[in-house]
Amino acid sequence: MKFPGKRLFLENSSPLPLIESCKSIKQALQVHSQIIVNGLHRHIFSMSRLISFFALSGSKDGLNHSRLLFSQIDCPNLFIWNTMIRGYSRSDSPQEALVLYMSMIAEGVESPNNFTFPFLLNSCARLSSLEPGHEIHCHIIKNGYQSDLFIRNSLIHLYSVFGDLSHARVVFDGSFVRDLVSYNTMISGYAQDLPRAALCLFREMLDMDIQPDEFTFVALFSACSVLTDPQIGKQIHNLLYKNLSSIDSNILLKSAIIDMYAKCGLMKMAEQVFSAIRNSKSTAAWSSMVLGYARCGEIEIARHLFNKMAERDVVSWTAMISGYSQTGQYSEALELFVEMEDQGIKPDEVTMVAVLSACARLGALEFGKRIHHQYIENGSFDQNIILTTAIINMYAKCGSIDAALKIFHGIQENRKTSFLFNSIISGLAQHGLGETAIRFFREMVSAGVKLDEGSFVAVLCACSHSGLVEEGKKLFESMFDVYGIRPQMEHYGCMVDLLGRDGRLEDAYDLIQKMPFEANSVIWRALLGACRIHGNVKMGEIASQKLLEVEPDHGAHYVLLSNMLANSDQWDEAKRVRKLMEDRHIQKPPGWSYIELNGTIHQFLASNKSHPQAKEIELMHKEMAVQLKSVGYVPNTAQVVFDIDEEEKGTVVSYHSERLALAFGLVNCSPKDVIRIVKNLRICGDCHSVFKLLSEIYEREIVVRDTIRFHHFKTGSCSCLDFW
DNA sequence: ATAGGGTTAG
Repeated sequence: MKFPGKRLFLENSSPLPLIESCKSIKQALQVHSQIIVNGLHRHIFSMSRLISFFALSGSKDGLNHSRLLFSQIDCPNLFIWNTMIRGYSRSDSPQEALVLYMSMIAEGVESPNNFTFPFLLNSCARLSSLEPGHEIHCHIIKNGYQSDLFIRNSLIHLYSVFGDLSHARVVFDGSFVRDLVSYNTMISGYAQDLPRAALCLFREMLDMDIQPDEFTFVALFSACSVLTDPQIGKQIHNLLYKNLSSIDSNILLKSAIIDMYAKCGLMKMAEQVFSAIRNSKSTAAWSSMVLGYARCGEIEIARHLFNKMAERDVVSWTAMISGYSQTGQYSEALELFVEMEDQGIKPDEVTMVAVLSACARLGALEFGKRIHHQYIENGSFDQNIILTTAIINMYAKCGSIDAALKIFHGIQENRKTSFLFNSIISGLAQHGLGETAIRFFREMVSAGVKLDEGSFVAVLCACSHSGLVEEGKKLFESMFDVYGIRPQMEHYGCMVDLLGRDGRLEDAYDLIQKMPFEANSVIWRALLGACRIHGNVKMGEIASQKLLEVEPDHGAHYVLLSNMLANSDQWDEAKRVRKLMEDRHIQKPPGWSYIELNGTIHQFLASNKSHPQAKEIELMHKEMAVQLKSVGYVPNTAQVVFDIDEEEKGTVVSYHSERLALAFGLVNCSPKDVIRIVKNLRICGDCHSVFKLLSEIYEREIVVRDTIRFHHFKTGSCSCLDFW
């Protein structure tokens, strides 16, 4: 390509206007060569113009080229140093800005000025540690620039980025002059973590007669999104209308409003704003709509919008994936993630969190492991405690508590959050490792990590799964007395479970009576479970009746009640309950089990033989029966209440979904592999005995996750020690 | 030549 302005390079003429009019790096390179040809490369002013162009071009090549030119200058002036620092502050390697700054000081020719520090602080704000930022702050004071408004505003930004809002506020409050930018920066800093403080500061800003602009409103809507308070959101929206003459209502602002309404679940309002911009391809606004609809349960509308998007970025894909994940459609979430990978879109931390959460809920260990190894272990992600928590949660919920613990122990003490502790404690609880769970709980307390409702749910669960009655009672009492956390329904549920399993049914019932709220189905189900274990039919019937009142549409409750009656030989009553169920057209919820093989999830429904490998599975199933018979096993059909003969009952039990999944696992997994099964209901008593026997017969380790906990079957026994 | 913005999350 010929550059049009060649004739400008006459003797004594300056190439400056040309550099300014360059539209591309390529053109600028041509100008550069012309400068050299004309001997102007010793001309410091031309060179500094050229360096600026390349350094601020926004491209990596441009920046590298400017560095090359920079290194050829003997004694760069402050403007050139500043320009280089500014270039790196926006690049992929902001730490390079600090390196340059240090060498500038080391050379001792130039000292930093009021322009240097905002660029440097911008670089610091993009590093992974606040430490360099602190050092630069010291330099600012040493050089006497602490009252410069631009520098103060950059400092507020720096501290907010690292979540140190109190420090940001100290800088804000210590400024003699505060302008619109000071307020906007501070309000944006507050928006995500302290939304109420953001609104307060906005009020203060109005009192000080500082007119808000579109940036202010974007931050305010972001705060309202966090608050999910539609009242306040609407108020701010009205205020925006009043100020509209002075405010540029751009697409970013509209996106923030859409996001606010979507987060508040007001999809009609969101739709109104969205209709004005739906033809533009604002991916943020579309993504907010997608997530908004998904969260309202309108997953099909969400998917429809997602499909119609002109362009999808990571955020859009993540919105749809977490939409599936948050509405319980975990397989769909993973499927969409694979599609995203196929399209060559790189997931980010947030995508990983959504995908790992779906893996955890499904018990998809292989899938979760792949994500961990492929993206996170050799990955480019920052050390992010939310992501680490998601990984630990995935391993724990998928039955690999050892892997979870190993990662947990590798985390620095000061990075351990409540979420992290709660997650590992509930993982330990699910595995029946009550003592260890309590140890972690104590560690959490002594480390000064804040306890919350979730911490107590986790630790009380751990007590109940391990039969630690006295510890559980003490912890429950200390909850409010020591930690000031008022027990909620979930905590009472744990206690009912804890007392009930221990056979203290009267105590459990008393606790339900004394609770400050009406018991929900979870509580009655816990009591009923305990009644079944301890054979207390009378209280069991009370619990069942209550269950039918609270949730009359839930088939499982009818089954539980009729089981209970049948077990105490009240066959007529049992039949009556069955009849009631039929009359109300209530279906028994289907039992299913998952097993993962090579990253694919295979689902088995009870008595369903439609799997592609049905023949092999059936053969293995027969073989299992023969083996069981040879060790003298007799089916326990206590939990089958159908009015059928004994032999048939045995057949029904033997086709439970977990058995089919196990047969599939024995056919397909290599002998050293652990067979991992996830069930949507509690494992039945007979299957539990059978799995113990088969773990010995086939010398296999089998892990079953049911709705309550994990069962590790090995050499003829189960980790739950039959306490479940 | 300098400062501030929206979307995803356990």
